[in-house]
Amino acid sequence: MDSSDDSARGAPTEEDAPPATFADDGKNTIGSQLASRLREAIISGELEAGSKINLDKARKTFNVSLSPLREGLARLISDGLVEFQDNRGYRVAPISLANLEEVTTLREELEVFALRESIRIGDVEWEGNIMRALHRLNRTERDAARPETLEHWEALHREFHLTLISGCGKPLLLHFCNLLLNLNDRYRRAFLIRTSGDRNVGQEHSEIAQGAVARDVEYACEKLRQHIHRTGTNLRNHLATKGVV
Amino acid sequence: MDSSDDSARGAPTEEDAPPATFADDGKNTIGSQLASRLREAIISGELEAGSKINLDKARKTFNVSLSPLREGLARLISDGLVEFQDNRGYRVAPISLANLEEVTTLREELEVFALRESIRIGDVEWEGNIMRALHRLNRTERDAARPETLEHWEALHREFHLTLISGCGKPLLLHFCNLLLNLNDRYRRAFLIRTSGDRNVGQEHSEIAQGAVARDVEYACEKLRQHIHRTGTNLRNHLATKGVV
DNA sequence: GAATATAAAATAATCGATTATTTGTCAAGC
DNA sequence: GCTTGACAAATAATCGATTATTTTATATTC
Repeated sequence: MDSSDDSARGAPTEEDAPPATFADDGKNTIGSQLASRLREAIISGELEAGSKINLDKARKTFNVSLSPLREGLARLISDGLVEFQDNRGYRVAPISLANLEEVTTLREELEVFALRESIRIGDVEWEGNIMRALHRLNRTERDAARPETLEHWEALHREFHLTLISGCGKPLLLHFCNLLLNLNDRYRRAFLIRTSGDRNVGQEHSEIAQGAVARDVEYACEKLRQHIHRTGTNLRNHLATKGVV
Repeated sequence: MDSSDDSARGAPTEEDAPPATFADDGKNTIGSQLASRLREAIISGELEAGSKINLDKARKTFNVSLSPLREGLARLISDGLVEFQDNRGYRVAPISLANLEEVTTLREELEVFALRESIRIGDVEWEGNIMRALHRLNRTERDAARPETLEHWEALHREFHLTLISGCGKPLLLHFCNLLLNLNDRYRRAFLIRTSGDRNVGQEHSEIAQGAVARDVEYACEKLRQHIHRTGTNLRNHLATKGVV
């Protein structure tokens, strides 16, 4: 697991100013920076799913040499966002109904399990981090008319889900969940302009968070499972509408 | 996921001769070959767990340039066998009691789930592959006095477990299981010269396989879970004996 | 006219050399 | 004696050029 930019860490969020002194873990090398930029480009859909990544063009686009470009792409393979074949190069991981369903199913298994473990062994700081992430998420407006609010909301949403499971003490499990969340977020951004009318997503998040902090394992886990499942169903309908197979 | 050498494919085994014509998927580039060699070196313990990988020395050892070396190492990161930090280079993934326990726990969750899915949707060919893998495994001698038999047995053992879950139709899940098996096998090779006396591992494998082929979900899954759990316990004792924390 | 072979272009992989960063060593200051 | 800072060595990251492979275009054969 590449520890330099997994973004699967527990609490810290993207807006905390660095504590003045040593704060620059990762993000240093060109390869790292490229990985970040490409990751965002893929999740946001700027780089189309399934499309080939031409090394020469990418090299020119980003004004870098081949080495760091391959380096960055290699990390995105670990993140599940890029696929690779010998002598055929890289391509953006494709999307499909089958893939969405696998991602949803595995999230139901793994994220719920990670929440279970977090509730079992998470400490008070973990609880606090959840309350903070929840508050920030619920206080943030999500306006379909203004894309920048969507993007911001998605970042906080992702942060919330990662924080929920950040107390589980299982690095591999967190890596898997992070990867699944990467793939999931891409479907969200591409197909979820608005959530289904019969849902109150804010309340769903609140229920999960409260159950977690109250250490009510079954309640919290069931709420999270339903939350993931509903989003999966919702997304599936959108994909079907747009003719994705 | 790097599709070039995941070895998480269903049936094919390492001894099938190539069908004369086009059979060379993957393994072509120097980077790929290096990944294979390094993978084996790490799982076998030839490269010590937690040790730093010096790029210059490795470059000389393998007589290659930096590019393919980094390429190969990058793949092993995806495999969970190597860790990386910006500007600090690569190191072999460390072993620990905590890691072994996480690997075991996650195998119990994921491998069992994958078996459940395989039983649900696996086809007749999947069944046949299991019977073949089981037969080859049970017919193979495992003699502690002759290391090459150990190595061969381990390869077939791994193949058996992968075949069991190869029918699940979930590439991401298979990737996760493959990664966990990588990590697990390293503990096996390092600490399991012989299995615990009160176990009949051959019978355990047979029971799992028979349950799977008979589509008895609960029986097969429970047997597999116990099998994984016992091996975990067994390994844990060996680690503790050798003072691994 | 379809299939196959050949040549040319595009693209990916690798190399050797250079630059940047980190680590280790030793001296100076407190 | 311990910390701090400057320097040197070791190591990692990057670059630009070269080589190998795949893809595309074109010609040839049946």
